[in-house]
Amino acid sequence: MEADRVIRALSALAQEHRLAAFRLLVQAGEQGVAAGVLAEKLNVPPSSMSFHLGQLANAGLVTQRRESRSIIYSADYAAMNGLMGYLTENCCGGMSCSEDAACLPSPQRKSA
Amino acid sequence: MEADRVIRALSALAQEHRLAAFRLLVQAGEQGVAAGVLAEKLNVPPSSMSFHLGQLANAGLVTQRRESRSIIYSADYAAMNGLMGYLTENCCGGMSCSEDAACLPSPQRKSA
DNA sequence: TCCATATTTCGATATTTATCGAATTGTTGG
DNA sequence: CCAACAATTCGATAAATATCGAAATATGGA
Repeated sequence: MEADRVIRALSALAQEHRLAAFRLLVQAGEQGVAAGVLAEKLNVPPSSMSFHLGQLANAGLVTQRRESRSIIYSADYAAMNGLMGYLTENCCGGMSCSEDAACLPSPQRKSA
Repeated sequence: MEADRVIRALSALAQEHRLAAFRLLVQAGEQGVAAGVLAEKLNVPPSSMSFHLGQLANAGLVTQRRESRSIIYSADYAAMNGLMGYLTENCCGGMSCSEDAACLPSPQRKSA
């Protein structure tokens, strides 16, 4: 992941509502969450929520799909892994934990 | 690490010059780097560099100490670990790699 | 003490970001 | 086709952030 992308990802997460939204999306897994549901849960007006989701999407941290009337957002685990990888490599003294510990690509929380 | 602190840390890193500065500080290790050296390396005027270093310090990501005329900044590995831990726990599906892989607390880059 | 060095603080300005109501676009069911 | 629902785009405004020269503060040496 190149520096420019990393900065966009960090900027995207560096905001109260967006961090909260992304956390919810991570919890929700592949299934995702509709924009309106996020707005309601976070107590943010729809237009504002849309703005924030746009930022997350622009940073590549979430994907969106239409499902009937709703637009469902999902966390992009690969992008998050990319970010974590960059931080680990460049901002953590080069210690890497990416080999055996990656962001789960789906909500299948394993036994542990 | 609580959400408010996390957001300040993310905001601090979400900026070209600050991310670059922090990377240099991580590379430099405990020894640290003087403010002026950072300014020169990053090609940023001293007052601007000072502003950015202030942001990093406010976020708790760097510490500073005076050494003669210079002020030396160092990366705070513990803070970075805290951030990584939060992201891993809350934004990565709960997968944790913090047990055996932490940010190195000093520049002692090991054999590998 | 006086001067040069290293950095920060101040102040003014430009840019970016956040907020949110109103209007618009797309979708479904009747 | 029309009414309702879901979400986004638009537009205007408020707030936070970035930039950087000039002035101020601290340090060390002559």
